[in-house]
Order: sequence, then structure tokens, then C-alpha cells
Amino acid sequence: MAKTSGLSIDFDPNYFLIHNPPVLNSFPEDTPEDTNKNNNNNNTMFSGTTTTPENMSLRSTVDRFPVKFDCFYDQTRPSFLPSDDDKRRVVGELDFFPEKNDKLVDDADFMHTSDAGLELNVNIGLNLLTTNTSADQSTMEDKKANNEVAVLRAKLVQMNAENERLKEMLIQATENYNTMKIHLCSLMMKNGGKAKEEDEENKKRNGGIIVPRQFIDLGLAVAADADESSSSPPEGKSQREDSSGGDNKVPRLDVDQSEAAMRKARVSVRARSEAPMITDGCQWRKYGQKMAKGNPCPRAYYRCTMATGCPVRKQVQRCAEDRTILITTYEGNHNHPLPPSAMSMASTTSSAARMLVSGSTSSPDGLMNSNLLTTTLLPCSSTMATVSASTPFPSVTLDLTQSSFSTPPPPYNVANSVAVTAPLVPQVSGQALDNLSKFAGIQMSKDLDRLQQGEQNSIGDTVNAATAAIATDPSFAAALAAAITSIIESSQSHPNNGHNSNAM
DNA sequence: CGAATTTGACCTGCGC
DNA sequence: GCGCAGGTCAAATTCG
Repeated sequence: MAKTSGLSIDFDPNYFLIHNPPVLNSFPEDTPEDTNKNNNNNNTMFSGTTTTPENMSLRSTVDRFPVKFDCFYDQTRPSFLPSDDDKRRVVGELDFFPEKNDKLVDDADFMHTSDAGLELNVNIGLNLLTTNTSADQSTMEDKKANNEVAVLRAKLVQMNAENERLKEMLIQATENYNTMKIHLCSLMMKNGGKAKEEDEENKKRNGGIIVPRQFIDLGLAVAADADESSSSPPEGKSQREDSSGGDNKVPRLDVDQSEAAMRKARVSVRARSEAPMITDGCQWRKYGQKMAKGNPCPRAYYRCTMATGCPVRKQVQRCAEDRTILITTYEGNHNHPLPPSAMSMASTTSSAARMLVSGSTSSPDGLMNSNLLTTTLLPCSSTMATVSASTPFPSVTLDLTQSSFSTPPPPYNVANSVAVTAPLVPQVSGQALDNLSKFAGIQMSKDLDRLQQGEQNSIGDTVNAATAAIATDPSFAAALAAAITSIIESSQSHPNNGHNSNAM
């Protein structure tokens, strides 16, 4: 016992420990109550033994705090110290609450000064308990247990309060984050509006050459995709599944149906690209191709091959009206980890699908759903982008072909529309958008980190800190500068093709 | 030679 | 019940 607890006793410890085995206190804190408790414990432990001052002094070689043994020799000990004939009373006077302990400390100090001749300032380095009789020990343990319960309750209350405060800070940080993002979007839309006008002029100057502009529109195209679902070939399966049950037209949101809807949810991505397939970071294997009615371009069927049994499939087909537009429809959720290059698209499509499932009827936080999309800009090779969601059935269209920065016309839900505009030039615009999206994630991560670290800023401080962080963040500044610069440059040098494929 | 793609056949659901 | 259209399968083919 002594070895494991580090107790070092120079004199023959065996005899003493065998006949007077101390109980090592495992409580780590050297609180005043512990000190007094140990004083008394030591008193009890050593009373009635042949302990001598020499023995005590030998113990002091590893002491950490003074323990007075003068009571062993002073028959005029204070009443709070145990006497031979009334140990229970003395033990019963032990009070672990601070105010009482303060008094005990004062009393002990008084003893310390008044009985200097007999005092032994021995620091044993351990919180030793006594080998009291069972009754004494049980009483002390009861007291100690009560004290621990009280302390734990106090800590619990304190932690609850702390938790509430952190929650508020988190909510505030989130709101601030969203507000600033919307503000950024509005600023970029203004620039985009100017750019659109300039694009028109540039288009005339450049002989109608159209250079795409990247555009992320997060509007909830309530009717648009619903119309497409009934007319566009990529939605064929949805049609079938929709029509399989009359209730499907108005999805109910119980758990099972939500999960089923998620499985059925389809996310359609329209991208202007010359490549046969947009780059989304996943590995796909073509398993079929069909000629779809009403579209001279064949539809290709792919399934994810990054993991065996991955249920995710996608259809790729060029738009009949504009063959430069590639329509990619994703279905299902990956059952495997995604590479970083695929995370953005996967999370975007997943968020879009989730937005439909949860928000197609009455999402309490449509803005947050939209923000889910804004934080995951698409890494595809497309040069233009529009993201829209459709209801009522889970089908989302991510339109990457928009070149207009104007407020999306109906059937877009303007009220729920958040647009992020970005430059035309693919390399610059893609990088700028990527930086912006990264910044959004980084900034939120910073907020969360501060909260997790228990930063005690007030809510106002948090808002100010977040504002300052965004304003001073070099990556954000660079991203914003690159985006705006690219918008301006591209608007000066390229016309706007004016294409608006909202009516998907 | 193995993996990926192509392509025709087959299956399923829906509308008439 | 039949035809149509979308979706999938699997053998054949192509590619690296």
C-alpha cells in the first residue's frame, strides 16, 4: 500500500503499518476540509499507539502539508479534536462545509501557535484516513458521501448553466454565420447584376461568344422540377414510383417514409460541359444505355463502383434543347467513405435530397437547408451552376448552367432563394468559389472550436469576433477579391448568353 | 487478360 | 390484356 501510494517511511515501517495500517486517502484535492479531516484522522490513527515525536519527524521526509500531532500530548486539546472517551462526538462535529472548515482551520492555527512547544509540523505527503472503528468510519463516510453529493450537484448545476450558455453561443454564431453568408450573397448578386448588363454589351462586342458564368442558385423551384418530373426523361423512375401510390404526391414525414423518400430522392445536376460526364470524384461504371423518348441523345446509366454494393446510381443525358448541357441525375446514398474530391458533390446532393425530404412540406429552417447547399459548391467541370430544389416529391435539380444573376423568375421561390454568384472564367471562378465555400466551412469550424474551448465571450463578443474574423480572414478576403475580380473581368470581356433553364 | 463498355434482351410498371 | 417506356441484366466487344 505504501509503495503504491508513494509513502516513504525511513523508520521500520512494517511494524507500524501492520499494527496501525493507515488508509490512504484517494481524494486528490488538498482542501481545507481534507486537511482538518486528516488532522483528525491522524490523531485517531496514532492515538493509543507508541508513536513518538521522533517517529513523526521521520515521517516528515515526504510531507507535503503540515499535520499537527500535538494533540497526542496535549491533554487540553480543543473540543473539536477527538478524545479517548468521546470519539463519536468529535467525529460528529466534523463539518465538510467550507464555513465550518474555516473555523476548524482557525482553531487548528490557534493550536499551532499556542502549543508551539509540542507542535509537529509534519507533512506526510498523503491524505491519510484512519482505521477507525466501523461506526466512526461509517459516520465519516456518510458525511463524506453527503459532501460529495453536494459538490457533484453543485457541479452539475454549474455545468448545466455552462451548457446552456454554450448553446446560446452556438446558436448565435450560427445565426451570425448565416447572416453574413446571405450578406455576401447579396453583395455578389449586385455585382452579378452589373456584370449581366455588361455581359450584354460584351456579347455584342464579342460577336455573340458566350462565356459561361458560374452561378449557384439555391432557390426552391417548387413547380419547376415538379414539372420536369413529369416530362423530363431522367425522372422516369420517379414517375413510376410516384404513381405507384396515390399518397406519394403528398409525402408524409414519418420516419420510415422519410427514409424511403431519401432512398428515392433524386438530385439532378445540369452542367454545361463538353465532357461526356461531369467530374464528381466518384468512380462509376456504365451498365446501360437507352434512347429516351423525346430526346435524340441517349441516356447512360452508371452505378457507383467505389464499394461493392453501393446503391448509388446516376443517369447522364444531354439536354435535348441545348446539347451542351449535361443532365446528371443521382439516386441513392453512398454506403462507403468518399474521397475529398467527391465530398462536395455528395454532400450537396445529399443535402439537396434531405432538403426535399425534410423541407418539401414545411421545413422549419429552409434557410439552413439552403445553407447546406451553399457550403458545398460543386467541384464539377461545369462552368456555370444553379442549384434548385423541387417539391413536392424528392427531386432536386442542381442547375449548373445559369449565366444570369437576376433573381430567378417563377417558378423559383424567390423568398427562399439564396444565390451565390461567381465568375465566368472556369479556373478563376472555380477557385474563387472553392475558396468561398472553404472559407464558409472554416469560419464555422472556428466558431465551433471557440465554443468547444469554452470561450466565455458574451454573445455580442462572439458576433463581433465572428465579424472581425470574417473581415480579417485572409482566405476570405482573397476568395472574395478573386470572385469579384473575376466577375468584373469576365463581365467586361464576355457576354452573357442569357440562358436560363429554370423550367426544368 | 482483366476491367470497362456496349448493346440487345428482358423485366416492370403504367396507361389505354 | 396489350403496348409503351424506363430501367436493368448479361453476353459480346473493346480497351489498356
